[in-house]
Parts: sequence; C-alpha cells; structure tokens
Amino acid sequence: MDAEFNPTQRELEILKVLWELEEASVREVHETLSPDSQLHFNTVQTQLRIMDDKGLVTHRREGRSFVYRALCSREHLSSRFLHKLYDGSVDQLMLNMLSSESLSDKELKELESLIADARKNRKTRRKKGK
Amino acid sequence: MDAEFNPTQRELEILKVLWELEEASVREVHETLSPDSQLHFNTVQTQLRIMDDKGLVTHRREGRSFVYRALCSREHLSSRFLHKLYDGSVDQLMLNMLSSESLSDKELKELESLIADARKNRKTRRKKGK
DNA sequence: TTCGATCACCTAAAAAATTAGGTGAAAACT
DNA sequence: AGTTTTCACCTAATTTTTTAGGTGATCGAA
Repeated sequence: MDAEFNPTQRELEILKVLWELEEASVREVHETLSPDSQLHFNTVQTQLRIMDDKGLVTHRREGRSFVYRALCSREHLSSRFLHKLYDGSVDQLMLNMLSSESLSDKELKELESLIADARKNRKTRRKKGK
Repeated sequence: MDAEFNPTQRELEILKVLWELEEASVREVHETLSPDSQLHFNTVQTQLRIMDDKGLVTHRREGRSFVYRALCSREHLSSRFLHKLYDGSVDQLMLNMLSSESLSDKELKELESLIADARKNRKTRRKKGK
C-alpha cells in the first residue's frame, strides 16, 4: 500500500460504510451512504472501482455483483493521520486532546479506566514474554 | 469557520509549517516546506492565498510582504478528524492507541496522571462557572 | 418469452486541488 | 543610475476528485 496515503472526503465516507458493514455490495454502500439517493448509484460504483485501483479496498464476486471490503482499518487510518500531523509524538497529541474541550467528562472517566486496563495488560503480557 | 472542513494534503503540510513557525512569510513557508525548491515559490503563494480565502489562515502585511498565520490549531484539526472518523466515540480510538505499541510504559504512566489532572481541572473550572 | 430491474463496465463532464508562468512595483544591490 | 531580486497579484495549465450518463449482459417476474 501507499506510504503517503491520504483518503479523500468521499473515500472516507465510503470506508466508514465498509467498516460498519464489514462487507458490502455497491448497492449496500450506496443505500447506506445516501439513503435518499442524493448520490447516484454509478457514482458510488465508480468511486469503489477507483478505490479498488488505489488498493484501498478489494472486492470479490458474489453471484452477479461485487462485494467490497476495506483494506485498511479505522485505527490504521487515524494512527497514520495523527502520526503525520504530530510527527510521531503521539503522547503530545494525547495531552492536547485531554486538555482540549473535545472530550466529555464521561469520556474522560472512561479513559482513566482504559489506561489502567492497558497498563495492567502490558504487565501481564510482558510476564508471559510478549 | 466551516463545519465540514477537510484540509487537503498540501494544505496540511502548509499548516504544519505555520504551526511550527507560529507566523511565516510566503518565503519562509516555501523554504521550510521545500528546502530544495521542489515546489515553486508561486505555488506556495497561491496555496496560501486560497487558504486565506477559505478562512484557513490569515495574513497581515509586514513591510512589503505578507505574514501568514494558521487559524486552526493542530488539536482542533485532529480532534475534528477523529470525531468524524469515530463518530464521536473518541474513547474507542484512545483504547486502540493505548493497546498499540506506540506508547511506552512511561508514557502510559504519564498519561494516567495527565488524565487525573485534566479531570480535576474540569471540576474546578466548572465550579467557577464556564 | 418478453419486459423491467440490476449489474459491471466504459466514458466523460464538472468541480476542486495542485502547480507554476507572467507582470509590474518596490526594494536591494553594484 | 542601472540591474537584479523579491514581492503581490493575475492567470491558466495539469491533475485529481466527484459526479453521472450510456451500453450490454443477466436475472427475475409477468
């Protein structure tokens, strides 16, 4: 895959649908993405074909139609984006997000326990030898 | 500013330069962005003008040249991107990043106290009104 | 079996992003 | 003073993204 990969706005939306549905035909993507058919069916189809060319998604045949699947995960994408933005210093990002208004108190509280868990898991993992 | 704002690849690079330098003339941005002048000076200049039109940056005159400044922070941008990607459930992302190998134990520990601090500060701020 | 719906595929128009050439004015240098 | 450099500004070519029309094949229903 491309190292310098940056999904387009629309590509992102399509990826989100694929992540949600795991796998989806053009029709399914189209209907999920644009239930009121603002977007033309063919538009989505072309987009998916282009994304396929780019190596962003794959497809397999199922009967008469194609079933698409994303080739990169949500985490992969966000991680790459953040690394690009913060030049690798992810903890800097974390700090920033924590001090920003973007997280609710609830999220903050949840985070606290998440981190505790993460640390616990690390220890266990290390004892078992990675 | 635009609610549905998505910076372009190049726009992102330029923003990064502006974040780094706080403020910068076209020349400074150009030289930082492309020290070997792969990119034409005018290219950067045009890009900055467009970004100015979009409300992504501002400029002020300083002598004969313009000095540009970013109108959105790194945190703002990443926060927005992540919210878009994760539909608001940022803790999901955090969890993922925590379980990844990108953070050391030390960083993890620091984060823990950071979160504690953040929560404390929130409470204080709320008591004071706002 | 005929008709309409659905599909992949081909094509291309429209819009946006990216790049840079050219001009004239102001500044700096010689 | 004359030449070169630097700048904003104007313009446009190129590329990429976004959109969708048209064709023919296949499938299902009437």
